[in-house]
Amino acid sequence: MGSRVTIKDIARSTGTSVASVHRALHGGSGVGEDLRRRILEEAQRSHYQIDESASLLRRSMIQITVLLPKPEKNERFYYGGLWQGITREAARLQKAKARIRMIGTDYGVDQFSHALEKLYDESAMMNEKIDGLVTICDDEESAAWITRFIRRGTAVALVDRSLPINGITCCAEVSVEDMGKTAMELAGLYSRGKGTPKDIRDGRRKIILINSSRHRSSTKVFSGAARKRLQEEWHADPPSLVEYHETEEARVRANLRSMLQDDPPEAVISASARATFWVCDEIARFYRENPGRIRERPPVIGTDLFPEQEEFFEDGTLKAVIYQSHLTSGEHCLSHLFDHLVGLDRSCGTILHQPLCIIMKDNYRSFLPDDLQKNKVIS
Amino acid sequence: MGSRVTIKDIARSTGTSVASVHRALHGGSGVGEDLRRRILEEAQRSHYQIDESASLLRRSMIQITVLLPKPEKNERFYYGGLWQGITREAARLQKAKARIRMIGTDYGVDQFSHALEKLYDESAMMNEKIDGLVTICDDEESAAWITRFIRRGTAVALVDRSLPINGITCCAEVSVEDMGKTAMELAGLYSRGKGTPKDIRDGRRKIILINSSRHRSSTKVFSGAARKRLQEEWHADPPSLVEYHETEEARVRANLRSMLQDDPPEAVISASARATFWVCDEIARFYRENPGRIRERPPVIGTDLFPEQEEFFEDGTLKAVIYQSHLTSGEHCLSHLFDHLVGLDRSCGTILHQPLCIIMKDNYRSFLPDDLQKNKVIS
DNA sequence: TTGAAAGCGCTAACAA
DNA sequence: TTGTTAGCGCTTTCAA
Repeated sequence: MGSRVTIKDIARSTGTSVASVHRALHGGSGVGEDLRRRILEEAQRSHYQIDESASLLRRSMIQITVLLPKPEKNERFYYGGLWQGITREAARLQKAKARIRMIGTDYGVDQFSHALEKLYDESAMMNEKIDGLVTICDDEESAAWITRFIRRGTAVALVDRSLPINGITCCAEVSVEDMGKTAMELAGLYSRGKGTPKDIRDGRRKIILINSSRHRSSTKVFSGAARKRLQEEWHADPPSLVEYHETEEARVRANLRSMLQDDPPEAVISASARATFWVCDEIARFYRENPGRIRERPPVIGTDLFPEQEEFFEDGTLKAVIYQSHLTSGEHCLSHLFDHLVGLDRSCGTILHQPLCIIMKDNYRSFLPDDLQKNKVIS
Repeated sequence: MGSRVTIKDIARSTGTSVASVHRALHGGSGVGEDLRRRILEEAQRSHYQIDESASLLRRSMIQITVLLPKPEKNERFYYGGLWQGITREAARLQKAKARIRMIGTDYGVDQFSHALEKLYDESAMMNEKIDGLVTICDDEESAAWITRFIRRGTAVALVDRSLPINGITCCAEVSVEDMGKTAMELAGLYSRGKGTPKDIRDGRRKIILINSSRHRSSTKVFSGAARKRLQEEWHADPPSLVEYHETEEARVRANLRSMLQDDPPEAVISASARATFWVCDEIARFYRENPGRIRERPPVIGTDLFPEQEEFFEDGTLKAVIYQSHLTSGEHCLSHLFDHLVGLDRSCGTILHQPLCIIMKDNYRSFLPDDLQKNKVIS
């Protein structure tokens, strides 16, 4: 085995020069159509594989921009972890002659297209090339801007389940349907354990689902799956599922508080990271203020993973979270995008399936990216 | 930023040649003590970092051997996934001038030291150098052979929680204590949901724990954690925990069957991959043969992830498994070992903490390494 | 013990 | 459109 095929070999056997082989292998501009075909055929035939280290050695820096909401305020729950994963991978890629520019924008998810527009215009004006872009896309306007980037030759990776866009390099994804099913399964487990027979026949069997805003496609999928699971599994006398859409914080909190006061639900499911925080915080507070009613406390099933959850796991407010691995999503996207830019494979539309994790009190810590936790050195 | 420090720079500023710098940086044989010190100081001072791609380009192939039990018979449940993860990473490393030799030995975990002995003797006889070794270590004899490998200059990575060995490069690990706690939490959830008030006050509240063989240190940790959790959480009237040690298949099955017949337990926890299969298979069979008694069926909480589980998740026998990410353990070990061999950092004893996952019916698929599942291409 | 020099396979600049 | 050539930073061989 030993020696692999090099561009030199291909140049020799097609009777041309290494430069032409190189050009044919990369995009192909500047080579005759005929020669190019012959070279590509020979490369295929001889199982040519690029030697990435050699390529790296001489190549100019690859410019990758990461554009995501700043992990602050309401965006901190979800984007905090995402940024962490990306930061970790970025550190690795620094060594590989990549320049990763990380831009945390003040535009939230809802006006994100403005951030894309701004980046597009700026880089056009400064005449700087962006080889790769890691970002999110949750609405049509953003999709339009991303398409512009792609047309201009930028490879794009999306870190989130999102709109399908033509020519995207890769995107990370988990099954939202499985998230909905799993959330309901957990709600069932924790609530059935609690209810006394009296409560159960009391008419106030009600499960609350706090979902994301109505216009996201994933919102409907989550609630449909949860609803279906509820009917399938709760054979007799299923509780009713009451759905709210996360609007603003104050309303979610006020709603919840009045329910706890008058008509405590059997369980609360939150389908978004921020609402998970609001719900836990509100419930924890309510039963601190009304310790006598603690036996009514509904179990909370949340979404995503963020540091503030630890407290709620500890005091028993939060029972489980459905975690879509956003920490590794960012890592995988960046890494895949880089490999794509470096390698010869220019395939598009790769879906990076992320595992769907269930996190409870006792395995919470093992998911933290904390340096105290990871890669500790013994002896 | 731009240009980094190279060995050339160091050679210039210490007034010597690149060759000496190289020698000083790697082990240092063949350089005068004085010169070596000056070079290392200068490297430190100027924050020299090796350029791995340049290093790779010229270097001879790195030889890494993976030695693990063949994923067959009883070993297939655990080692099947491990091999898969390693195979995946190996494919990636092929491109980076590594030769990964994968040896599936017929020696099982219990006589694994013989496999190590054989490898050691063979490679000594053939006079071939093994730069890195990925393997397991669960007993003193194996530890002794591994120490010999290390002394001979082989870097060793262990894919499993195991005995502490001096000079090991890295090992993958999850918290067995958290595994035990989580298993009991799940057993509680699924059994409390099932029991009618009558059953609950019936005296036959019993949870079965089928653990690994007694001499493994992790065995004790798992059962201790489970027991503690049982007492803490089951405030009133906790069921008793009956522990069996997985010996051979036939006995586990026979024991279980007679229990199902005479005195069905409230839940069954299995702490090993193979026992999980035996238990599920036996329980599924029993209630196929005795469909009338299905309401007595105890929920099973298993360990690890393997393809045969799908069936048991579907038919409701298996409720949840505690999964120690052995798929990524192998990947991470191999990858870390390679980086270690390639880079200049020769730190030892890195623990690669793996997340502890809870897998249920609805997120089972998202953990499968299946090509149908991972990196699917759209459009 | 030290140094000089020839590449590793590829990229990019330049020349034809 | 095509070919020639000079390195990238490092490892390795050979000679001093």
